[in-house]
Amino acid sequence: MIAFPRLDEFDRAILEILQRDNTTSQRTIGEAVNLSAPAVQRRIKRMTEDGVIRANVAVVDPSAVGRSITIFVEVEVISETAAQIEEAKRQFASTPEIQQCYYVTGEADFVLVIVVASMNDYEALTRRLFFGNNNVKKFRTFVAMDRVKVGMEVPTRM
Amino acid sequence: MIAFPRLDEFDRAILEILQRDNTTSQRTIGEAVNLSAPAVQRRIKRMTEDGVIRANVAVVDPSAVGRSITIFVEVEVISETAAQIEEAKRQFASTPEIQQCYYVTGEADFVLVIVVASMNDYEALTRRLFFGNNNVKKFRTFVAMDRVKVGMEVPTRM
DNA sequence: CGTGAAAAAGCGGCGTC
DNA sequence: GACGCCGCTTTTTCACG
Repeated sequence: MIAFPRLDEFDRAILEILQRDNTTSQRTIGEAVNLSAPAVQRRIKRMTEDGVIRANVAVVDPSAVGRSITIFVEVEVISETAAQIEEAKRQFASTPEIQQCYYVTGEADFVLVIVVASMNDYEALTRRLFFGNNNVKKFRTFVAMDRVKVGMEVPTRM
Repeated sequence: MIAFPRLDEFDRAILEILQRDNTTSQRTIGEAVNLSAPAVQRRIKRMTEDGVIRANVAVVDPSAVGRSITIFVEVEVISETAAQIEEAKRQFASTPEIQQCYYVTGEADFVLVIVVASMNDYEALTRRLFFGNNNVKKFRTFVAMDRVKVGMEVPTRM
């Protein structure tokens, strides 16, 4: 866990803009936050070096590249020993179709966000991941009909 | 639902680069895909207009801005008329703490990914979003203990 | 931090295939 | 239709006060 240098109000204002649209010119940002363009540029550079800004990416519509189905899965495991949880984490993390994986408290143990091209693919995946794993008690599937608001997509495989 | 125009190999190669780093210059992209810079520019412009590229954003580390709690919420609504669903979508999409929102099939109607600074913030949010909305039947909360795999970080609210 | 100049990138027109 | 080439404009970048 890295401790980040403090961000002042200028930094936060800049980040807020860049998270909406990182093609915004430094001059425009400068006007919005009352700073000169080079000052904005220096702050962006510093935050990038510090890892506050982790990447600059284009968000691509998955349906445009043939990965149109997003699925949420809650997974409940039978035994929650440290070793088994670690093993599950490792497996989920290394599965390409699993875009996001969180270990959670509550009625489930894991929440997965999966992106696949077809329900056939998803079915094959469940066979491999869940039915083929004797520590999975049950899982619930939610198929996304509409991506109302999406985070950054994981670079979609083309 | 829009049918996207076909993407050829050039388009895919360009997207692959932009998803990793959209600050890559058109000239560099052109060299990588064997195209002139203006050709690359035209393709990017077209894909942006067509909605293939949905946004260009900076990816910010949430822990750098003090929003480190990730929470999953399943929301079940009472009445699922088109108007009410649209209204819910609008509200979720416009709430900054809601990082991702999907309208899903299954036992729930919406799945939300929320990022907040504290559980107090989350409680306030639930009050506003769920208890203050008489069309919400119930919601289930899952707090992330470990981000095993994150798609990419998040338009984080500051 | 801001100013201003130099370098680079983005952008548009035009001719060609 | 899309390509590449060539200028013009905007943006980025850096030295200096």
